[in-house]
Amino acid sequence: MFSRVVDVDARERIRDAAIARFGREGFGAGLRAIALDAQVSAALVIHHYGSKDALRAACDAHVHATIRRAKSEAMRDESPAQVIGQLATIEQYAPVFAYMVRSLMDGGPAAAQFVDGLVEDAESYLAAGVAAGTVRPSRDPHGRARALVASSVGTLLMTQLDAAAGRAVAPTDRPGEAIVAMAEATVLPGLELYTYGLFTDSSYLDAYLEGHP
Amino acid sequence: MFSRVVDVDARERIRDAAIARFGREGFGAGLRAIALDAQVSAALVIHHYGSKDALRAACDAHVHATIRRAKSEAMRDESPAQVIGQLATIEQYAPVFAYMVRSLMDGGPAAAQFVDGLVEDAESYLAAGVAAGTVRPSRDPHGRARALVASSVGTLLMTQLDAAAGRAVAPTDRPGEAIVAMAEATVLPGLELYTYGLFTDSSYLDAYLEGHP
DNA sequence: ACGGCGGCTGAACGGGTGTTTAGTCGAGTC
DNA sequence: GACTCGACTAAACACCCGTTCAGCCGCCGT
Repeated sequence: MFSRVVDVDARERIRDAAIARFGREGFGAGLRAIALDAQVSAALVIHHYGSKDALRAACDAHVHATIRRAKSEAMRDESPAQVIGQLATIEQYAPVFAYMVRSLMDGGPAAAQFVDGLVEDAESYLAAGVAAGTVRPSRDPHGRARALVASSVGTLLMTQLDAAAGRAVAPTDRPGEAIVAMAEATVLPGLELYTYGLFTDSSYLDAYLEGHP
Repeated sequence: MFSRVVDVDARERIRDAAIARFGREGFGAGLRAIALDAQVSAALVIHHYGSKDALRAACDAHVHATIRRAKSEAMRDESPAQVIGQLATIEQYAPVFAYMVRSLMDGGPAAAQFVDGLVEDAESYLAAGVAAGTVRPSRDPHGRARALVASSVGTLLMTQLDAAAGRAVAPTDRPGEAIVAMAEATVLPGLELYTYGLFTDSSYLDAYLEGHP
């Protein structure tokens, strides 16, 4: 069945339109708007996916799979340090990225699973760094990985807030630009912190360790 | 009926009910539910506030004022290091706290203004620390303050995500518990990072400074 | 004692939502 | 050619939303 000119399955068109709309407007976006984007009736969305929730689940799954694929590709041939340079290429993943940010902001279980993946990755990178002698060991490697991911997540959210206040481009709008702007503002303080720490001596840490044997 | 037992102005009751509902369910919560909580008709909500958006603005303002008051009180008589112990008292601010988290997740301008305040505070604390010799100076004090606030914001959001995945108590549910649990899991990695940094040498930072004169 | 007024309400309005229903169309099967 | 089946749709449905309307009722100034 070769039907119309460029007719990828309407199912996929619907899913992609949903991902784009959800990413741009959040999960309150209406089915009819999504259907319009996909040049399809609202009823067909239900016909294919059963319900809006199920549609969202399908979007979650597809986004998750896309990210996993992109991540394993990126891991194959790049050192983590220069991945930043590669980030401009992310523009092609714009909708997926925006969707992920919305998902984070929404606070659903899908987002929890996503950050779990990030933490896992960070933990293994850090472990590799420790083994190579470039990263200090930690008493709580998992907690440290979580802290670093929290930094990134928080930076992302704060950039989104800046965008709401008209001070920056929104990650959900133009992910590529937002990411590089974010990086520019974040890298120097981050590197400072990560190489020298914040305090001039270890008295705070010592005091804490005193109380938690 | 000559006014009910404890009849604070219905206006306030409506505002407080709205703050609680918004905090628990997000800003999608319906006017009728809020009105029910305040033992009042939905029409009265509009009568007093004009519109749902205006009601939310009133909530924003009240929460903002409450936080400012609490913050200036906390600043008066506590050293920032032991404020953590004081945090259990926060239980009384539970609804305000939950509202703030929702506001953050919602991504509105009110939240942007709120984190601006946090960054400002952090920056002045850090400056004081630098002056006192306990905190290292930075090439970008504002950026560093933002990075630290981003850490906190990210940690908050990640705790909310854990709650959605059933692994923790939600900051929007029982703020007191959530905060101490968060602190327990976060303090050690944070202190490690802040006293020793992450890297064993300054090569990453040096490389960056090389390229950004 | 009375008029007005503001807090307050139940009911309705208009619009948007996700979903259901009944049905059309086109292609593949016997 | 008759039949089936799945993609697809327009219209309707039931519901929830924020908001409006008309009017009730107790308080207050006069």
